[in-house]
Amino acid sequence: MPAPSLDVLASLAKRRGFVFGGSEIYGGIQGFWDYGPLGVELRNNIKAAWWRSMVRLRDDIDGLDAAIIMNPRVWEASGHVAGFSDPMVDCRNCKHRFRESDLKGPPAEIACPDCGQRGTLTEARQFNLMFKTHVGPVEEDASLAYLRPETAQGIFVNFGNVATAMRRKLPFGIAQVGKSFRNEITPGNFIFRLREFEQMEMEFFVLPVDEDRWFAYWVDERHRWWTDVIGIHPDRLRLRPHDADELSHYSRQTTDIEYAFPMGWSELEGIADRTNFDLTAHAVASGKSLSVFDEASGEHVVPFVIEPAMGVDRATLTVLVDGYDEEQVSGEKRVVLRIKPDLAPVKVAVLPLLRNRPELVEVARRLATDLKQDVAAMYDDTASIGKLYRRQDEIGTPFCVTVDVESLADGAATIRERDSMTQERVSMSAIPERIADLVAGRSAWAGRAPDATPE
RNA sequence: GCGGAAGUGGCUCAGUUGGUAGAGCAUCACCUUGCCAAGGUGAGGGUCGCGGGUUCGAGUCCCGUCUUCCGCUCCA
Repeated sequence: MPAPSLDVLASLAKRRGFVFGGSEIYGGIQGFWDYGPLGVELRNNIKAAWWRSMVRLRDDIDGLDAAIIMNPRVWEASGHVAGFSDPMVDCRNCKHRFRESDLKGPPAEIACPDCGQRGTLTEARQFNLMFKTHVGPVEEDASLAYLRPETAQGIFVNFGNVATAMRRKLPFGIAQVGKSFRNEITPGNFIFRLREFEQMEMEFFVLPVDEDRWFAYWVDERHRWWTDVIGIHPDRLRLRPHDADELSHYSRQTTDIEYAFPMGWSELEGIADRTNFDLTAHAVASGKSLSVFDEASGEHVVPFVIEPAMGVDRATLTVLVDGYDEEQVSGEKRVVLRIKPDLAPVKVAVLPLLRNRPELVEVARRLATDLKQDVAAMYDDTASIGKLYRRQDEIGTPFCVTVDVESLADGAATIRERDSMTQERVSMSAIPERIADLVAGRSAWAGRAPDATPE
């Protein structure tokens, strides 16, 4: 099925408690969104999956959590203050934009370089993408500070600390998950481009001679993560190496992992070869050495950096888009979020087949309470069984457990699987372990269609 | 920031030439049914983005403002 429109997705996200518009009751605020009860679970699961793959399962990467606000000299050294603050001029006629420094005279006096019209250029305006704030009680220049536009710099300035504390030798990496802020000129496409967003970045430090090898490795490794760990359709992913003229100021080579979003192929993650640009810049600006001793060559070298960087919000959007599915079931539309069980906000919902039978309700509630010890579980009895299943389908709950009258006699209940809608009868005492195994992928689903005749 | 379009209950929308708000879905309660969004009865929920103006009277006209969407931007 083709990807759903962002409108359809945003509507579902709001209705079911994944994503709300920021500050809605005051008319909203562009570029900021709030995650609801289900959204925060989904995001946490995505972040946990990344952290597990990048930090826990590896022995060559350490974690870090640096402050959002740093000494402003960090951003001068990194190039963000200069590179993000060029005065820009717009042409009202042809709508092209120019750096004021590229124009041959004052905007009011010259013709537009593109369309040749006079008097169509706007005044030069500052476009610094970094949010400014002040540290301390007095708003004076000396206290000026920035909200970080990327998490990477927190890693670079702590390179020496981590290397020393963890006794690291090259190659090794430092990973971080955290909020970043960019005063984007045009945020939009739901949660695709935000002004406040969360990044998951890892800086992998290597010897200069190993640069290309590790770059290729991480492009391949990150692509594999999206397909194998997150379960994204491989045919909706592609790798796109950057052309030389679109590289960032710090990068020698970059490859994007792109996803076929409803608005077209767009970047999901970028793997950038940042060379030794950042460490060198910080070493020069701070006066502190950020080199390591390479025993093989007997020299001090400034490591090169390979950086896989992705956005949590884009990952969340991707999981929702990629998992969204509609199908016809007995003439009615069924909406299903086919997302991997370990990413689902709710792993299992316990439902009594009859809600006006107190003994069934009691058994079901107790089972839900037991399940909550191990996985995200919930109880619901406010509709007919068919409707309860549909609700869970729409939020991606992989398993439902239905307690029926027979359960009272045989101590078993029915597990119903989201994607196939097939069922499996399991002893209630074994259900928590069975669900945990299914969610973790430790055992396979063995359900069969409910109308299949036993024996 | 520029150009274009739009802002009515949680969602999708209707509201005729200005007379002071409706539908479907969703939600909740009760009855009924009992394994895939059944049915019945009822309920809650909107100062029509916000501010000002014209008018006896504005969701409907005018001005301002905010926000959203589509392009330019760019990259998580």
